[in-house]
Amino acid sequence: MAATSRDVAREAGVSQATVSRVLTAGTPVSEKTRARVMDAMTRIGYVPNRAARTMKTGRTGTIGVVVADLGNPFYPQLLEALSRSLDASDHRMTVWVSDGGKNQAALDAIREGTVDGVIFTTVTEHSHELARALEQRSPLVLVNRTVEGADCDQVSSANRQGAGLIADYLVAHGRTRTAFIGGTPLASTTAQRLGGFSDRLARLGHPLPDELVAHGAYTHESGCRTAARLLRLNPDINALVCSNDLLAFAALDTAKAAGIRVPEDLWVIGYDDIQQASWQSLNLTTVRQDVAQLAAEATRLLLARLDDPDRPAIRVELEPTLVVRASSAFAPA
Amino acid sequence: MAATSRDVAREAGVSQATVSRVLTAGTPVSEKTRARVMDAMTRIGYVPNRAARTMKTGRTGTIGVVVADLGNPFYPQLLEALSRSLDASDHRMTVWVSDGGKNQAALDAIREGTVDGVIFTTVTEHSHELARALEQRSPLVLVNRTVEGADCDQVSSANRQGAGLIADYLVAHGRTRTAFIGGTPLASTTAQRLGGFSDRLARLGHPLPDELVAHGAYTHESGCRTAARLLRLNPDINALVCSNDLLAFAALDTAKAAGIRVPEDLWVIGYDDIQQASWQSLNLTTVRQDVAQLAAEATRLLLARLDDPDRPAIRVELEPTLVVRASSAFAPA
DNA sequence: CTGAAAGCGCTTACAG
DNA sequence: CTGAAAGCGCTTACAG
Repeated sequence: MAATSRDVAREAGVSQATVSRVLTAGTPVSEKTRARVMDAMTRIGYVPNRAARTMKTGRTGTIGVVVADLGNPFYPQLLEALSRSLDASDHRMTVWVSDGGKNQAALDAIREGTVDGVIFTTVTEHSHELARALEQRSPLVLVNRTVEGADCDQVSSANRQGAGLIADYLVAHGRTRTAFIGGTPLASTTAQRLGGFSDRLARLGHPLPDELVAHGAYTHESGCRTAARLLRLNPDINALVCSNDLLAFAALDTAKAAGIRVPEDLWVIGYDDIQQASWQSLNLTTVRQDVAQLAAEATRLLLARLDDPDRPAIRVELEPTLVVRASSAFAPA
Repeated sequence: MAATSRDVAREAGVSQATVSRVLTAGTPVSEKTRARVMDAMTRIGYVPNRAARTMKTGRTGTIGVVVADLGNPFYPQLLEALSRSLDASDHRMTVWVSDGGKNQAALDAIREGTVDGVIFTTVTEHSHELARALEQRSPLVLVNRTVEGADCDQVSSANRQGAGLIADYLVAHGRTRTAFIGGTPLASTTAQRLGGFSDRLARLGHPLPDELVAHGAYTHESGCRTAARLLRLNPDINALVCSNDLLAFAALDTAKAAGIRVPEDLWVIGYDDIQQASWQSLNLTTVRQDVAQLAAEATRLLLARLDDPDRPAIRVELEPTLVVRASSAFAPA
């Protein structure tokens, strides 16, 4: 049905090998031949077959991306950025939406030659699959969530530092009765943001008591429940720090439902600066991550590894910035 | 590096063909042989090579999905649902995030054998590429946005009907000074929702004047500008109907910024019922689409077409429902 | 610069 | 039930 390089060869009056050479940059072909072949190609509408090419070259030109949850708008934004940077380097993107179980599917895809490598956005600590994949030296990079000590390329926001900015900001404005709402502590983002926040608070003389730290799922609903419980048990807290914007929106909703005024009675701070954070109805103070750069670095590192499997693993941390909006007050310190 | 079926054959003491047969369901292999081969496979960690399989079978096991914009949470939800239904039928998903130009990339992928077929979520009218792809009988299905008269499988919400529900609801509660904010009229969703709304209004005796219909981009920012202009030029309108939830959130923001009370002064209605619509801070009356079913139907139709390229094209419309929340008042009529 | 040929790793008639 | 062999459509040494 579809035309092959052999059809083009016949049409152009050259050998099949010459057709192939015309397609491969940097191969010597005379201008006259090249023109004749190109002409024949467009005439019969030839498109080279990927599978055949993959068999010879060992490269699929496709990269896998694993995402846990598209319900948190941060991930669609990251996915879109990854799509852009992969596209810029002429790669296709195969996506797995994980809810946990699909990490293995992505790793299998490397072994069966469906993708050249995988970008994990939502890996958790103690991942068995990850450990096995690293043993097999599968080309992969962790972005956003990272794993301490894992021997692979990793890219993330400098989460401890970003959370430190929040602590500085709150203390500078006397909002020291704080609580923290996180997702699972197995996610490095929550672990590092909580750690950075709590450490900095302690250094500033306002240690964060354990009972003012709560963990839940990364959903609006769970965030609402967690916030409600914290606020009920600790009616005196005046700032709620959340490990991401999605949870912070839930905190805003909960405060509103409880008749707690934001920012007068309570400041709410998120992390990520997703698009919704700047909407008038939400208007969230948060820490911005540069998603485009996160994606660009992840792509760059993975492609570099494909070219050189033996290069040393690199850990990239991007500088976060505090973005002050109406869920808190005053300019940043 | 990676083990091949030949390696397995050597290990198991059988021919390479027998190894292949063990992998192919419904091929006669004796139990004893099968066991020996399976054993050898796990021993050397064999995974069949996809590209080789694709060359022989002509099937990649991968479906392409084209999405225009992950900034509208409806699309991540649809993408997640598609991921689920494709996964259930044992297919991988390659994603193109389009901003317009990537439709062709997805169609090329069919021709070069990277994907077996493509699901378009955001096709617009008068798409040249689509027309050419249909001529070449490329296996594809349109979901969400459709094209009148295109000879391919299509799945969408019954948009005219859904928008009619809104008109009924508004008129039943005396909110008849209405305006409409849409995205591009080249998107069937906007065209059909506007059409269904306006027709039903007219039939109920409250025709919608042209100057109360505005089109813009499908972004929060554009929605804000459009809503602000409409509300400034027509301070007497008491209901704003938007062609999707994203635009409705923008309308809510704009009303809030202008000191217009919702729902006392103005009702705001969206379409899609994305997750955010039920958040307390947004709390949007809207028309629900069943995203999971949208995805399931699209997947079913595409896979059916791959099995039988000559089956007649089908048009599926899913029943929408009105969901009343705090951006309007009273129970539905 | 170009052609003839090998081979990537599978599936699947064709014999037996 | 099993093996030997052809072939899917390319890329790339090897000659010339």
